Amino acid sequence: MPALARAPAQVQAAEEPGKAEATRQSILEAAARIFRRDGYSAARLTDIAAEIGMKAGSLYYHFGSREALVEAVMEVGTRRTHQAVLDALAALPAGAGALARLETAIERHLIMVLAQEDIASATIKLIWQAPAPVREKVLAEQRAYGALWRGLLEGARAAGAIRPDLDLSVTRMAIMGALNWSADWYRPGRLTPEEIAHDVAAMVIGGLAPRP
Amino acid sequence: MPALARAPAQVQAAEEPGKAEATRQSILEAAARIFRRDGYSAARLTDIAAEIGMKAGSLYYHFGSREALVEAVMEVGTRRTHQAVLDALAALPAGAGALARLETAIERHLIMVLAQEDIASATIKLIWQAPAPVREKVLAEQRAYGALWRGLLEGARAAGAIRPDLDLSVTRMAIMGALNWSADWYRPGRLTPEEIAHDVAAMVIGGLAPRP
DNA sequence: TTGATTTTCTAATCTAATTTAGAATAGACT
DNA sequence: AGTCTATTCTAAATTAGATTAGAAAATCAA
Repeated sequence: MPALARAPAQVQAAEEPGKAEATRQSILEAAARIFRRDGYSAARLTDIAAEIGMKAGSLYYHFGSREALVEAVMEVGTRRTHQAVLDALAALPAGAGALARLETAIERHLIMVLAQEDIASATIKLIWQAPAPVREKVLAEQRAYGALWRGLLEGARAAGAIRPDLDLSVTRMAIMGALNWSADWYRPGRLTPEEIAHDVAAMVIGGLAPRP
Repeated sequence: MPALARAPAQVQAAEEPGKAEATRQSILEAAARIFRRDGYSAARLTDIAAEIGMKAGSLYYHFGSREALVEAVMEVGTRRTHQAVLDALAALPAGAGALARLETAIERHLIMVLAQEDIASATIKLIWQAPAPVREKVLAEQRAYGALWRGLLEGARAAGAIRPDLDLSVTRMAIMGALNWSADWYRPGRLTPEEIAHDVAAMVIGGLAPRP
């Protein structure tokens, strides 16, 4: 009786701490790993299931479809990244300046994408690869996160910490690009995520040219 | 006798100005348009063919497979972008400084991605979506373009125009991210590609913070 | 242990697209 | 006109993978 048996999984997550919920979690992690590695089209349900010793068909007990799975991954990724940046900002001393806040957000976001957080990284990578309906939903969820960044930039400008000649939307997208593109090119190696994050933040805020 | 008839198309392009070559060209343009709009997995050969009033099967007279088509698109896109930036640099006055050269490259690259150049834009968008073998080939072709950028940055650093504390590889990737991510988010609207290009270049070189 | 329930597996089926084979069409040349 | 060649079309074959139904296995409660 799949129709009924499947019901619990469709119910709002984070319900009972039963086995189903744990499996659901590990499927999400596995899916993120495979999606991150292979991209949307090349990632097969068979691979994702195999990653945790399951068969493709079994995934359907927990998720209604491949699309539902990728959507769930991206929803979690969006939420976690947003939350991580919020936490980092909250941890700042009360009197932290606008640029310090911006710097913190840049570094934290980048570390989410670069470090072992497959879900955050996969989410970034998938945004423009996922089918349109999924993308729309995720982008809608990301609006709040975008608003956070807009606030940071506007705050900095109000404090006179940003040159007045730059368009803030363009600036925001350029920053996001510098951060998110790394989900594609980055491979662990010479530099740590922290070092990279620091350099990118320094470049965004201070520019390439040395200050006189 | 498809095997023989197909031969001319497989021969090095830019041969005879016959009809085949012209059709091949328009297929490339159409493919770029559809790939840019729908992404790699959602773009169907049927759509691409329909774009120029053809049937999917007919594409096989000109390209050996879907993969060969996307690869051809990306190869042209890579070459055109590289060439456009080279031209822009060549047009600079002989004594142009390292930062001016960098600024020019940034603006020209960005305009290629934002403006009506579907092939350049599609190429950027497809790099991380295309199947691994295609991606490898294209990335290999892009090495020369990457070297151009490395040269620009090293030149700027040697001239003392870049802060010595930044890692140049990280810097280069961050710049590429700021530029290339725009292939995904940009929609024609409020600002022209030129205005956007100018702001991004200003931000990269001068930073967000005002100069004292 | 037994029975009920949840979870996973097996073994098709379905689907949607690429790909192919051969027929049709259109031009060019004689 | 008639032939040859290049190009496109039609219609079917192939494929790869998602999806589904029902059988098995595992888990849990009594």
